[in-house]
Amino acid sequence: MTETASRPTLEAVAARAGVSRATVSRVVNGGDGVREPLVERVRRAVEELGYVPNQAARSLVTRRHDAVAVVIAEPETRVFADPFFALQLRGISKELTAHDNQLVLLLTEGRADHARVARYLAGGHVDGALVFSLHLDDPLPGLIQGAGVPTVFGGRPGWSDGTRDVVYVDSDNRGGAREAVRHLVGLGRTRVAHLTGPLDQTSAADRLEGFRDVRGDADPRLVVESDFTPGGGERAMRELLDRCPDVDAVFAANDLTASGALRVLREHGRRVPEDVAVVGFDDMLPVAEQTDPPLTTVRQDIEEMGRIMARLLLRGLDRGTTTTDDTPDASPSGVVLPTTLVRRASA
Amino acid sequence: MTETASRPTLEAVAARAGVSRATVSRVVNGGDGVREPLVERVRRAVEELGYVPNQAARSLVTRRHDAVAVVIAEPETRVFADPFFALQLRGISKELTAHDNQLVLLLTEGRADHARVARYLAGGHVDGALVFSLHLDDPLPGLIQGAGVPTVFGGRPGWSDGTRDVVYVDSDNRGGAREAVRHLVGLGRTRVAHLTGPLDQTSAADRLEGFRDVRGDADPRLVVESDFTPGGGERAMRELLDRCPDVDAVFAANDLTASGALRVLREHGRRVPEDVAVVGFDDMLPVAEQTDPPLTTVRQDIEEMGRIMARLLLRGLDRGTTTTDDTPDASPSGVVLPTTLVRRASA
DNA sequence: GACCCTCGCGAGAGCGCTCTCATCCCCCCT
DNA sequence: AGGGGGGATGAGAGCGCTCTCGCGAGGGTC
Repeated sequence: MTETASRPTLEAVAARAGVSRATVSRVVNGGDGVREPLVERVRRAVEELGYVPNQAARSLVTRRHDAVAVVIAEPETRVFADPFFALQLRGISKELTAHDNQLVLLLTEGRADHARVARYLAGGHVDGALVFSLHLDDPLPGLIQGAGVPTVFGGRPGWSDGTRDVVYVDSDNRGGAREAVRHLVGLGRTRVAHLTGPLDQTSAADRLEGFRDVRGDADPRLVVESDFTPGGGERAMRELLDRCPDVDAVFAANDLTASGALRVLREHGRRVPEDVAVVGFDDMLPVAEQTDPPLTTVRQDIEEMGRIMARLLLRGLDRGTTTTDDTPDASPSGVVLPTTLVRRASA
Repeated sequence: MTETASRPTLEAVAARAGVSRATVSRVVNGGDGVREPLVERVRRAVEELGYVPNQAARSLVTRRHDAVAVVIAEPETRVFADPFFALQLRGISKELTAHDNQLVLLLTEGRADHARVARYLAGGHVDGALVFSLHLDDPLPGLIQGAGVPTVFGGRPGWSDGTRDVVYVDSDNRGGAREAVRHLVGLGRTRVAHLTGPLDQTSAADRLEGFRDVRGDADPRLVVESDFTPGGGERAMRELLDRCPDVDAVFAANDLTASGALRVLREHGRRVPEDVAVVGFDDMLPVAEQTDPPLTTVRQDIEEMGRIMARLLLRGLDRGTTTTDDTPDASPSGVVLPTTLVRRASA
């Protein structure tokens, strides 16, 4: 029998403690400007009554919600096939929790949902938004900026017309890719190929850039477009082997692609890493450690990324109210997190 | 420059449409009992002003939030290494969205967070909760029931003292396990082993039960306890090979465990499925399809599970207010979803 | 010792909405 | 044609909280 009896209100606590509502409110919100004995008395009353503030009533007047929306645009199932978002969410959750904020999760499924999300954000239900938009042509970021809600993006938004400041957090995809390719080169490999991700995603585009930074002069046939999936990796690897049978190193845009490539390599009797060295990207644990041989890859600290996104948003919330914070010394609009090369057996 | 100008209120819409607040409210909430021309006029005013109801004000009086908490207790990192929750969340999100409910995500990290979650739920910030508790000794479910919030559990809660009705949704772990083992037996295998999951989780315990249903009389050495991880699978498989070198079939409690077992089998020169047939559980795509050979496994529809959980909760919310709904014809307290065997190459 | 300033506390107004009532109008029934 | 009923609309209270003010008490200064 769960009590339908209504929860105690501020009023009730005030009555019990023999003080005014205002004083209880002060104590509940930090207790500044209230003398110790009173604070104590109120605390006890709160305790005894099991009082919990009514967030709706509070929000109504403060216009604060202590809630942040996390928007994950998920055009593809792939997104959910890897633990990327889960880790990111964990980081976000930790940071939010530490600052007493709630996490409202908004998953979008196609265009129809965009309007819904935009309306929700515009409705002022949350204090800010953390948005993951992976595609260059995604209209969502624009809509969200239009909603006038402080926002931090996860991953560099492809869309950047320069007219607005965009705050984002991203891994150093380009630098990581460079490191991966340099490692391959350092191994003495001369025919280094790259299996890209879908190039309409900034992460994939940036990794390709990194590859080009080191091997800009490479045979263009050594770059094969793929799609971040194992199946795509297989296809791309087949094509690569077909085009350039003499390839001796492969930098795959992510671990899943690498796993597909590995399979095809084995199938073709190429030894890894002896004949062909392979490096992945992400360090997706269940994949990278399970491949045969275990994958050398570029690790990014995904959880930390989430944490920093949340931190940035919360910090922005504290000072300004809008995204376009125009203090000249405003925090950098893009935070890029370092990556590290994890050496296993494949390269 | 995002407008700090306050959003239009009901009052403003009423003024513009030349009607009373009450009428606008009626229109906004469905328009019943308002004549067509008026409805039209109000709709237009809403449109022109870009009015969005203030949820806080609304909740304050209705005591409804149109929000549901999803609580994921995450004692282990493992939980996040597989896409299980992501899929579940997706299903939940879809259903919630379809009913205009928001999803508040509560991730817990250890005991300290339990109190936080309990307080939050007790605080009446959400209308109900969807809870994933995986461990037998988890105190969270109890706390949550204490909070007096309508709740649906994901997975059969180990804890069940029988004093309360518990609504939960689960896969047919036991039946799926039976099917897997029968498949192995049907292949003519006689020395069928089981690598269990952590037995303090009901899913693992249920799968073991399923195994026993078919092979209750099996040599006890054929059951090796493991932990749902690839590493654990390797260890368990080694031990199994050590104990029973003549084993000719393995039912692993999940795909990750199977992948570890597969590796050890290969290492020991056993051919799969010729020498040893292997079946997993979960049909975790990035894993099950990537193993060598591809894994025969038991699939559960995880997304559907999430959807059903949400549906159950929402339905309960509509009629009663408490968990302990005492209508005699109440919906079943446990919904068990079917599983299907997916045949690939490993068995 | 009188003055002023400060600090602690209480009173009261309202945040934007819903919902109950009372009112009013129109239509139907006799 | 008059009365009654019912449905459509408006008025107003109040949900639980915060926050501004004002008042009173205490301490410092000369």
